[in-house]
Amino acid sequence: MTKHIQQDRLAKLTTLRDSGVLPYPARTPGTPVPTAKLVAKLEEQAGQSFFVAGRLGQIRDFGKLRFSHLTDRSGTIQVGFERDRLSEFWPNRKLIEANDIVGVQGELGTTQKGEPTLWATEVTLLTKALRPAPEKWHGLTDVETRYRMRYVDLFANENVRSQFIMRSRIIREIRAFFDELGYIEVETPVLHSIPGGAAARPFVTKHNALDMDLYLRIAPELYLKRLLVGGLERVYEIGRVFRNEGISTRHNPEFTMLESYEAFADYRTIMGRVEGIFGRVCANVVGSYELRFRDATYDLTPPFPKKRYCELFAEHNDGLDFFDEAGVRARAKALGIERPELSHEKIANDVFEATVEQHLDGPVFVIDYPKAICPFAKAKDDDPRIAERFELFVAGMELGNAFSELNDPIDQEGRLEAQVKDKDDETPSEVDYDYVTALEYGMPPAGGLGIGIDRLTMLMTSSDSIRDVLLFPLLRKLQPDEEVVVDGAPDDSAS
RNA sequence: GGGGGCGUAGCUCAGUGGUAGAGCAGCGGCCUUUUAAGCCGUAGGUCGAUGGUUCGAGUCCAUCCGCCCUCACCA
Repeated sequence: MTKHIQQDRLAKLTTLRDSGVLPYPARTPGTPVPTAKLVAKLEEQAGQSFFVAGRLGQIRDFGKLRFSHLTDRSGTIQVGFERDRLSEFWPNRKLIEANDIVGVQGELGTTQKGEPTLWATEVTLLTKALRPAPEKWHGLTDVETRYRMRYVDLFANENVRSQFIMRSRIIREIRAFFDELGYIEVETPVLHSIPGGAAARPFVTKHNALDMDLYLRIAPELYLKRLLVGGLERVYEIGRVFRNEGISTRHNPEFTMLESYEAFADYRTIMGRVEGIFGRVCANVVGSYELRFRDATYDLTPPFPKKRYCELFAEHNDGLDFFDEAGVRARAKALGIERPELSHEKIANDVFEATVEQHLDGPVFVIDYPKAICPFAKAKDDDPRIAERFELFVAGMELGNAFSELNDPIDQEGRLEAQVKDKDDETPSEVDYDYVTALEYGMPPAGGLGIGIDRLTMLMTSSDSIRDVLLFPLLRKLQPDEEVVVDGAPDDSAS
């Protein structure tokens, strides 16, 4: 990496060391005051001395006076450096430049034009930056560099920073929502010996000491429902799940899932929970129920409309009955998506996805799915063909999935076995009999929910791509640089 | 995997076959109220990689690498 370091910055580093200045001191001389507090309380605090710390922006130099902006986690404030106040620092002033991280003690005031300014009386270099800042006006815009070097993106682009702060606030609101309802947050295994709870290709890994294959979880569902059996009646987990599938603006191989389970509730209860979560996030984080997303506006004011799956199916397929197998297969053929090896219901669901989902601007709860495509959902008491399940769609994007959880162990065992028998490469290859055993002990009737936190964040922050709400989206590995060796010695620095 | 686009200085970008450019950042100088500061001067390049066509390639062709969009895939 050494070859990429700017030689002039390296030279400044050396000069600083030679003049007795530590470029990477261990101690910060004081507790920094957030710059936003200084700006907010300018009038009452003017004339007082404060210590701030952060990264310097471009320096505007007037000979005996220079200005720069210092940015910290709270915001930014202008710092004024005057020769007459800085006898000790002044000779070294040109060795401190944009991108360096500094501590500044100074007197709060304004400029002639009234801008809040901390007039420095003491400047301490806290970290010398050896690479230059991105362009001051356009910032860093190259998307590949932004994703690969998110650390630069974050400090160079304020809106990126605020985007990720919003993501954190969203998750905090969700936690508060469940906590207030008496849910407890739990952590279940990420390494599964049998991947289950969803249909997706898993990542495979290996435990050496036990000499066995393990799978990164594709969903926490089956472990969370074991907790219902154990008497933890309200549980939720926010955690990473992994699916070994394609990458797109809506898909990353690892993403964050919220799952919650509530005993003595059903999917009707859960619809209210979803409205509660979305409403709370809109109110407390976004500050509006009207969301802009991909050139359209969505009104997230609860309650959300509900539409039946089979009615939507008929509506967008010339009145075709979902349960009319011959008709469905003919329709699939017309759409060019017929796959004779798949079951009637799977094909029908493919038709649904091809014809209906794109029209689901939403927000809308699609409710009452055919039971055959919902292996963990309970049928309606008055119609065994229909499962008590809903999905929430906004902008054609699936944001949540919920059902009244199947708790009949015999039914569940049959469904899992059928799934394995009917296997394609996305369904589990093995039945999780321990899960069936758990149900045999008795799982209370319950409503369960899954929400994709990344997609929720996309919607709430108007981000077109899931990569814009993931700090470090997965990218292909680059070819390693070859000329890293220094003095013939192996390069053992972290890269 | 299919289709389309992109890759030039640290950053943002021009450059359609004939001597590699600009702005910002950098370096040297002037300036005590700037905030995309200004002015004068200066330095900076394996044009993603490899091969080909050509008297001559950043530019045309092929292959490869990477990224973006899109389709396919995706409980």
